[in-house]
Amino acid sequence: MSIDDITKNMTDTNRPVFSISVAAEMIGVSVHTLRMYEAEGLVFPHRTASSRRLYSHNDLHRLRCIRVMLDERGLNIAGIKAMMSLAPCWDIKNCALEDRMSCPAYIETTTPCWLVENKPRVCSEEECRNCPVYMELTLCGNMKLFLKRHWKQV
DNA sequence: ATTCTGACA
DNA sequence: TGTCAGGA
Repeated sequence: MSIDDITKNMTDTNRPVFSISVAAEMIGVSVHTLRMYEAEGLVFPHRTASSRRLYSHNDLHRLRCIRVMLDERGLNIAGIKAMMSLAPCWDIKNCALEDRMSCPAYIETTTPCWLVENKPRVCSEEECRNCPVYMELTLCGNMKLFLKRHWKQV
């Protein structure tokens, strides 16, 4: 299964469905904690017109993975972000050489690309929540598996 | 009734 | 991370 296939499948589960209280209940954390994860840039749920958060199935999966990293793998928030910042976004997005050389995300090692400012058009024009770089990093912190899939070596 | 942002014993 | 304020 290619990155494109995975991305396509995930789009279906990317719709806004759960309120923050329901999401918190399902994940087993407080609504406050959920807002904190968002403030840290680990996940960004949809927002209603009145700015209410609505979590998708993907968001829920992502949050479960975050809990695994936090509870079972000895990572803290900073560690999770550092790991996520290692995703080869330039390759996944087929970023032009001159673009990547001027992109902060290409150099950054502690901030995931979706939290970086001043990115080239290929990225600044797309909603990060719909970007494969963001959506793919939901594999429970298994960066190695993520890279294997990316390089199609599974 | 619920959620939002910001603040802090 | 919990909780309270003051709105929406």
